[in-house]
Amino acid sequence: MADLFTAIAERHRRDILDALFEGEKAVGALVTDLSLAQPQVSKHLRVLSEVGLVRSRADGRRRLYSVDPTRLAPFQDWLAKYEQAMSDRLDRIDDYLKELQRQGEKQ
Amino acid sequence: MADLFTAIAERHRRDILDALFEGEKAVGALVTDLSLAQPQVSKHLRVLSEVGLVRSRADGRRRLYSVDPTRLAPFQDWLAKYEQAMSDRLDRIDDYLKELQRQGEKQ
DNA sequence: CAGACATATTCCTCTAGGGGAATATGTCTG
DNA sequence: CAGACATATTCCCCTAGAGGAATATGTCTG
Repeated sequence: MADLFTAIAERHRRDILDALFEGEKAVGALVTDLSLAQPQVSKHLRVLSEVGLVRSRADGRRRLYSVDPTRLAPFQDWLAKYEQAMSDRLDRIDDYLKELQRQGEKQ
Repeated sequence: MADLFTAIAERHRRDILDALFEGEKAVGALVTDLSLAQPQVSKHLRVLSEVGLVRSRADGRRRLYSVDPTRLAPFQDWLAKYEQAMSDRLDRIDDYLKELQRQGEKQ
């Protein structure tokens, strides 16, 4: 249901990803680290796992969650498209500045 | 109000950015290109401009919109943290595939 | 097996925000 | 200035989804 973009649109979910980036963590650890209610953490983890950004494994009565950063690839791809445009634009600005400099030197 | 991440969470808004990526366009052009209703296009453009992803200039009775790719920097910053981990993991997968290949060659 | 503990799920409420239709604002042409 | 055109805004409806409270599920320890 949720896609990658809406999954990372939520502040709390990005916080969870950031927290998990430090390493595998249990739900309870996230609850205390981020001072969120346990059900909401579980719900956010569900959304994140639906888009594959997060994976879990059982450890006794706990569940350890970890980030799968490779699932950010679509986002990275999306961004890459614009990065090209950005560098092109900066290049043109650079060219323009050089041209101005050349003009200045002539006088 | 809206932040960058929620701004791009909307499919239509990403479509608009993609369309503007080809170059400066008037609202009407977006309306026909994306076959969306004019008011919705204007509303989405408003959100995009509120977060600075898009800029407009007047041209007679039209308004020409363009993408400001420099405003994508926060995305790059956010992603940068995960990119290292992403490439590390891809490297490991690569190593694994090479290892498999080596195993295969032995036989 | 009876609890205690860890997590997931459900139910409810409430608000943000997307879409449609109508209208307002602004700008051009005769 | 009267219209036509281009865009922005408003109003209304409706749904998605976030949070809280309660509860269900699953797992450990005695």
